[in-house]
Amino acid sequence: MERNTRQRSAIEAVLYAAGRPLSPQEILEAAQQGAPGLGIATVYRQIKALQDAQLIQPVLLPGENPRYELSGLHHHHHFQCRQCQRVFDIHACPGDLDRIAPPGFSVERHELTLYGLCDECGARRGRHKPAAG
Amino acid sequence: MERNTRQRSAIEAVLYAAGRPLSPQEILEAAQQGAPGLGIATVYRQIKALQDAQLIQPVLLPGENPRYELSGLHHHHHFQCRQCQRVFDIHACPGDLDRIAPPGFSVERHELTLYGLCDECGARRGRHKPAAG
DNA sequence: TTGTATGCAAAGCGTTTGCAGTGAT
DNA sequence: ATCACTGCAAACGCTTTGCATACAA
Repeated sequence: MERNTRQRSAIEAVLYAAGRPLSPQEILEAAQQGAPGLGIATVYRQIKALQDAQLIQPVLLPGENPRYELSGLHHHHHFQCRQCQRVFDIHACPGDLDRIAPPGFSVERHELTLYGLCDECGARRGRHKPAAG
Repeated sequence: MERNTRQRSAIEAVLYAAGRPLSPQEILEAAQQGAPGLGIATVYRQIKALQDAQLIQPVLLPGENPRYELSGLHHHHHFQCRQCQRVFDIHACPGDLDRIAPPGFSVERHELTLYGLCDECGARRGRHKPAAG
């Protein structure tokens, strides 16, 4: 993270603006609008650099390739919409999960993912269009 | 699933005996003892066949490649040991997770993974040997 | 004997890396 | 002018697939 290139700025901007975890491919496509010709290798290299700099963190969901979001968010979980496949942050936690482990097992950390319909997809099903319609 | 081959029997036996989710590589190595020369492609093909037959189901943990376990187990979660990396079933559930989703989001399903030390690795650290020592 | 199942090797997909050229400093 | 950063393409690890052969039926 030494030189301030057009590509790097575009990638950072995309991650800051997203508000939800993005896949490398999503980052690529969004950042190409601010940095035409941007290649996927650069996206991966910047992801690695931003992780090393503690600016972003991976979001690993079961059976999914990694996504990335800003770090420094307090402890939270994720929700994946079964319709649009997008992932959202859940700023709440059931807590006290240690008790469900068998005797002899010590729990240090947990990951929770919820699945269902996001607000947009839920509305789109209830009626025929999202909120705008 | 039509012919009863030596390879298929070995793979099935391994999955039935495991008692915990196994990776394709773990299945390969264990099954090779009952079916010398067994190849990884056959393992993947049998995994697919056994899934189609509803006999096994994938266990997808965040950031991990798929493992497989017998299906028909009641709703449960998983624990991964940070020491030996093995995955164990947790036959309990915090339940009532729907309430932590934001308004407009409907929760249909959830995945929970606990991380820490399994009983063996915990004991090995506390003293110097596992239970046997 | 027939044709599914197998082993090998090549192909696919997401990610990483080598390399020569680009461009920020 | 330097040399880190970039894009391209090859390499990688895991998984899938094509193909000729082996073997259950």
